[in-house]
Amino acid sequence: MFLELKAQAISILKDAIRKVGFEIEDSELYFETSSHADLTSRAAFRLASLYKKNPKEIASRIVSAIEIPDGSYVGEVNASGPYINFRAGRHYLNRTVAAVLEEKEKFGCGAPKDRILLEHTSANPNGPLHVGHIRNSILGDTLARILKRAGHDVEVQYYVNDMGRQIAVVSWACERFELDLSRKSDAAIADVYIKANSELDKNPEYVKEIDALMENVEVGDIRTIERFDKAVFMAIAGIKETLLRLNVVHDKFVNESRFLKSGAVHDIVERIKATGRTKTDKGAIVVDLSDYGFEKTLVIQRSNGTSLYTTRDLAYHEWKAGQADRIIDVFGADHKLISGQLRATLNAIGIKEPEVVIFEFVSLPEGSMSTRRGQFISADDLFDRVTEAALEQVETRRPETAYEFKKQIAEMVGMGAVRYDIVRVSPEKSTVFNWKEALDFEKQGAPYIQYSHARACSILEKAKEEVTWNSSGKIDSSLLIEDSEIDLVKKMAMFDSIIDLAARELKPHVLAIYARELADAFNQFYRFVPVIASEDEEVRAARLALVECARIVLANSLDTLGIEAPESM
RNA sequence: GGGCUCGUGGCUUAGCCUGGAUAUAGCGCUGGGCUUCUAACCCAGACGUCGGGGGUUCAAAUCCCUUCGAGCCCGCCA
Repeated sequence: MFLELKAQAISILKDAIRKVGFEIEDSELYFETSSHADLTSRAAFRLASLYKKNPKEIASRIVSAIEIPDGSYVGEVNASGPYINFRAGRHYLNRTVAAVLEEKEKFGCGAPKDRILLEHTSANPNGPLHVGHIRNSILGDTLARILKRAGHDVEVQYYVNDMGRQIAVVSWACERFELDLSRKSDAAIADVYIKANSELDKNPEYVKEIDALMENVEVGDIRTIERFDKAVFMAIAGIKETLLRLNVVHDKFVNESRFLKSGAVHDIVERIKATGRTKTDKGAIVVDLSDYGFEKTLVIQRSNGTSLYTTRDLAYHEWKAGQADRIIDVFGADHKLISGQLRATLNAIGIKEPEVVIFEFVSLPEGSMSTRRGQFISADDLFDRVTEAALEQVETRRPETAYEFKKQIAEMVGMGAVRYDIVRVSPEKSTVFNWKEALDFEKQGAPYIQYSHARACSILEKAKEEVTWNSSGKIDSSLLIEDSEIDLVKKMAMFDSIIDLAARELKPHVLAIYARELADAFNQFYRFVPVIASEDEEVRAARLALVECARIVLANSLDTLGIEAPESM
């Protein structure tokens, strides 16, 4: 809705500027949202420097030339100093309410767009997901949901490292130490992986055994491959369980090894060689990317002839490039350099490059997390404690409800809090994990938004019982005239532009902030405007429709954030 | 040592790319509000050298330079 309001404002402003004899590019209209109006233009500043005149004067001249066509979403335009302020009118508000009621869960969806292949999480199968990994999962999954709602055809993939050095260590560890099968499978893998690493540190001669395993896999030794697969399967099974609980969905899990088996890795090495930018360095093949600004060469084949993660990743990206219009990868900050080199190499051989979304690290007060050293907080551990804390809250707030209900709400609230807490901060900020903050539900986070949704549901439920109300009957939304009603409608109308912005800039946190502001607007309306107790039947119907709208947009926002929307809590 | 990212009230954080109207919000703090649709709520208040210094500009949290602090990277690991 807001996008249409803006389009109309642009057209009205351009006409007026032309009429007073100025010329300006569309990109110089300088539209922005501000607290002074629904939409503001700073075009007068630009015209002032172009025509050497006073911006205030220009603004007032333009405003006096403004003509608002009948039926426009723009209600009024005025100048405030050099600013040209646009206020949305009744048509806009009425149309927004009607659109939400018509489109329901589809409200805010964009027109069909191109196909995107998005990769996220892709953690090594050497243990359970930890709180650092889930920043990747939550960012990636929310991004996928936003892109889908924006209209893109999105496929999400998890790239499984099933043959690297770390997996060789895992496989070696599984032979050497006994797996504790009473534990979750990924946790059992981590246990032996950690033991193996300390063993390897103590006795470096074991490294030869790891090298041998990797060479066996590279040449296709069945027995070694089976051993790798078994370990990878156990870790991935556990990881999938964790992701399921987080409400994170992947369409495909793609194994690295398939690109070796298919010959794609060999082929891509040949193609890179053909560019003439490779040379041999102590028996290894390296790529010179200095013209792309990389001082260090990139190794794509070890001196013993085996491939590296990077080589297989190049083949993977070639494969992905053939299946979609855009490729998006969500990677941790440690991949900044390597992803730059990957893009440069792909570019050098004429393959579509991925767009890389980087997020900074989540560390512990005692330092950065490491599966290898056993220094991490597992996602499962966080989920258990957070839902446990949520259960305590439900028990004190809703003591009369059944245990099953409490459990269910605690899961929704706890997991929602985890997702919201992570997605609300921009990815370029590094953070330190803190139990006290992670378990705090008092702040305005997911539960606040979920609570608003439950409140809306509760009003609608009560309306069905207590008053005659036909939810599909005609309503007159012109009766919504209170400030808090108008603010709420305007906030709902912003949803499409927020989705558009978040999708265009690949920034999920703007949606998180929006959802909180929407809940805010609803709570203020709830506080100041009686719905069921409205004396006038027409007004009550209009307000009930507004509550239904708020419920829908809150639910859509939560859904796009991957957070459950409880009807009661 | 070199590269990238971050630095905004006591804590967490938006805005920075694309410079403009009193710098966003939450937690915490102070005070107020449940005989009315769920108080996981609402209202009011205090708290700011936008890390420091220079520069560009009519105008800088935003752009440029410099400096300090934190994180990440600089493997024939992933």
